[in-house]
Amino acid sequence: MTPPAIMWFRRDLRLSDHPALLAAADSGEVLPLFVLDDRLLGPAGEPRKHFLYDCLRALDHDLGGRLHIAHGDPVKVVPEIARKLGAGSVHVSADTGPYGRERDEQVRTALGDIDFVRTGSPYAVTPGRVRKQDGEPYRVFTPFRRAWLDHGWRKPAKSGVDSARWTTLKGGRKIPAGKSELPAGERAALQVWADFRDGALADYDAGRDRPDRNGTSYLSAYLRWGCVHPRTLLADLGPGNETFRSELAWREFYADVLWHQPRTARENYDRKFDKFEHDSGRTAQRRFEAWCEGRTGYPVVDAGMRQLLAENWMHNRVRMIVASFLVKDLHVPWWWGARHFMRNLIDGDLASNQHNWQWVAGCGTDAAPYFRIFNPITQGEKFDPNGDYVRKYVPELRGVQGKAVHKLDKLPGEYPAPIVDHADERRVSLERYDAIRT
DNA sequence: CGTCTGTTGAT
DNA sequence: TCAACAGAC
Repeated sequence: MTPPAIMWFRRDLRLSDHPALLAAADSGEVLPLFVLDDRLLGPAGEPRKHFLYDCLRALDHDLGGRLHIAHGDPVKVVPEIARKLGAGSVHVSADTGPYGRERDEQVRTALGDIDFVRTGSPYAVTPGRVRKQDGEPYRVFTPFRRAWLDHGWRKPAKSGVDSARWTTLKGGRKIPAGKSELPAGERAALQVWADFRDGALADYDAGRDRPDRNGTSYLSAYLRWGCVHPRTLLADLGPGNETFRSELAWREFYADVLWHQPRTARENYDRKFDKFEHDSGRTAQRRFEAWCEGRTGYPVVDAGMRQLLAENWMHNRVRMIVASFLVKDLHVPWWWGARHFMRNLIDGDLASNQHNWQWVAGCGTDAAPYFRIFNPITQGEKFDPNGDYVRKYVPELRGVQGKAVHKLDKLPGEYPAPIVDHADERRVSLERYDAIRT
């Protein structure tokens, strides 16, 4: 029997929002499909891929082993399969991640006579919907957030999935201190959410900035792969959870920005930064490599970069610190760092990642003022006051007691000397920003 | 989602 | 000597 429809799981690997789909899949009326493209493959054995594979395995389990996994460029593969099966329609979430408006149009064109049906999106408000009075997209976060809240969203779908069918993740580690492993799938996502909601959320305002603690939600990877829908989270939030709601709003804002301007995944949102002077050549390359490998000689920076390599995840506060360091102390183009993040982060999302980098670099929407340059030492002392985070990821510094891990002149010889002087490079950055100011 | 500098007033 | 704060970048 030929499936009359294809349900293409692009990055929404959950079923609770699609109870009808489950029934349709059971009866064979729908072919659930996931397409692995080259970007999702990468070198074998990469933990990020394990997470995705585990998510797919969980989804496949929930679908009773009916998930079809194809490989290649979705723009080619999806229409091929649709034709081969004689499918009448392809259903997929709209406008997400790298597959923004442009990609969707390519797919629609390639499908020809076959219907291309959007089934929603992994956002509370589908990108492109929140507009200013004049119909233009918002360029500044705060008014966007206001309008986004006013726009509202429907309640999350009542789970139509028999919870007994959900993959039980036996042996899947709980989100522990500095989790190095995330259990995959929808059920795990909901468990992580419940843990956070009933725990760290109460102290989120201050707690989220402490990399030495478990104050963040650890939901980014689940949101990235669509294991949980943001509406499910939003529905649980109360009036006291403004900060966490804002974090979700940032995710929606950047998805909206990228949807309107796909070029900003690679280029400066603010074009006057196209003239900004970066370092290049061998020195920049060497410094970039030192940054990637976590041997810049600045403890918090190195701890963060090593956490990224070890766990394919980095605490958000530390992401800001290392990003600021790369751009403003090493004078490397933001997209070098953004690419390194995308290649290594389990939660790497094109919209959030690229635009947060642009925010740090000062060239993005609503960007940080150019003069806002993090002092990596002060940041370390402020947010890792006892040095626990640094010691955890930088073995050379394990013998250094307490907050002394942040004192550059008191570090042991086996730890790298600072590759640059922060005060000097700060001045260089300010001069270069000055040069492009209009 | 910052830092630096200078000022003030308390210790 | 230093916390707290304002203003500039």
